[in-house]
Amino acid sequence: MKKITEQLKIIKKGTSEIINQKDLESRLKSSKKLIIKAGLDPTMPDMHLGHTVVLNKLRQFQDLGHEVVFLIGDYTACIGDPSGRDVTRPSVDIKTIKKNTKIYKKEIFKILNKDKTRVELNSKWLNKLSANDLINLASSQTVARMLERDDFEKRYKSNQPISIHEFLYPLLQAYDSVELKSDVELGGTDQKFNLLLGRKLQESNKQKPQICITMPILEGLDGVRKMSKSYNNYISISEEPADMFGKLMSISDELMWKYFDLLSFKSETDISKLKDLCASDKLNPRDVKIDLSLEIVERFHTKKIAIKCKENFLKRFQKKELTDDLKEISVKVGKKSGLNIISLLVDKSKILSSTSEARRLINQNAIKINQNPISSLEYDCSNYKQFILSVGKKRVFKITLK
RNA sequence: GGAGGGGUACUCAAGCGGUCAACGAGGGCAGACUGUAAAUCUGCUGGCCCUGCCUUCGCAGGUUCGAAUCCUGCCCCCUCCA
Repeated sequence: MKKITEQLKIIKKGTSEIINQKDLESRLKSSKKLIIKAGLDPTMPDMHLGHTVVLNKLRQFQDLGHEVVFLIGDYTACIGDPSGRDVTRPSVDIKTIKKNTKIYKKEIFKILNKDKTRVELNSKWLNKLSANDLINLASSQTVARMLERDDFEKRYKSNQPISIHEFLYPLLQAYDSVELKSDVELGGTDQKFNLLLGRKLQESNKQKPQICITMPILEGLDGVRKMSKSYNNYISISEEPADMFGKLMSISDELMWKYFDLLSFKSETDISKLKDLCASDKLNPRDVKIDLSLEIVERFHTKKIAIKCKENFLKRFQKKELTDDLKEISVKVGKKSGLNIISLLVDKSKILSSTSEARRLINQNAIKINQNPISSLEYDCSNYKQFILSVGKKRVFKITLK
């Protein structure tokens, strides 16, 4: 194991808060393997870059030789974490949860070391809690404390509904810590309350209270709200490489720096150097963003693929040329009647979902065949057997008629 | 249990008998420009057999030539009192 100071330096990098650091130091000094807990509710069918902020930190603990427990909140997913929310989460049915759990179990190993990770499902113990146990748990917290939470307070003050079961969520998450006897729990800053409650509950169960480490929340592509599938501002870690690259390139120059801080494995000094160079116009932020995109795409795919993405990106958007990674669609067409452009876009290829949308795009000069804009709603495309169909700048297809 | 307020398109939020497919903002999409799918500017943003027609304003009925707007019942949410 590395020296304590070195360990600390690695652990502290990028964190928002550590409660409390002295305790952490002394536990590291004991040179015991610490139990590091971090959890995720399987509410969505895939993980996104926001989740990897915590996963990256877990990975660092793992590399330092500690025992990492990845907790899948398959039970708590049914309740729905109210953290940072302004509305009650919709409940997720068991079938979906099971499916998602399976996916998560696989996806986390894009970051974590499979051989060194213990995966636990909290249904294992939460399913066994009796009403009595639950009431007991609930008695450890007061309503006033709950309403102190920022998210609940906001909802309460703005007359938004808060269901009782939402109060139970943090208690159950905290109980997980008791069950796992965790030394450290990681989470986003929005998890602070839940993490701290874990300490309380451990103490009342005669355990040493866990150390809570919070990580900053990663903003989504809009640069404003947290990255989340429900805001549709996310980059999934199982995203197609070209899309991943493109989405990363679409973030604003300002947001790019946050992504560097939370996602890049570059050192802090390297990042601030890049920042300075851009600020003094010695470096084009576009090129820096390309480097970031390369790094991230490589992490979830390969270096070769990442470079290909970059080439295609430049070709497509800088030189406005066609790339060779077009999606191919073959369309069956009758001999007699020809093929109307709208029918192709909507019925045959399902690229667009309504005729109205197709008409709009045509009127906006956004539909091109072999690079030539289509201006007529009645355009007949059956003159070529194969052609390139562009829908805006981002969607380009190779169409083959059969 | 009593009194009051409210449910409008992806979201927030106007409208309170006709000019409402519904102001405005955000988001999304597209175009221009560019150093990039940054920034900025402009347009579009329910559906369709598209100069017109059809369906939408919590749900179900009703009044009216005509309703998101009025009435009745139901469902849901919030506040205050108990």
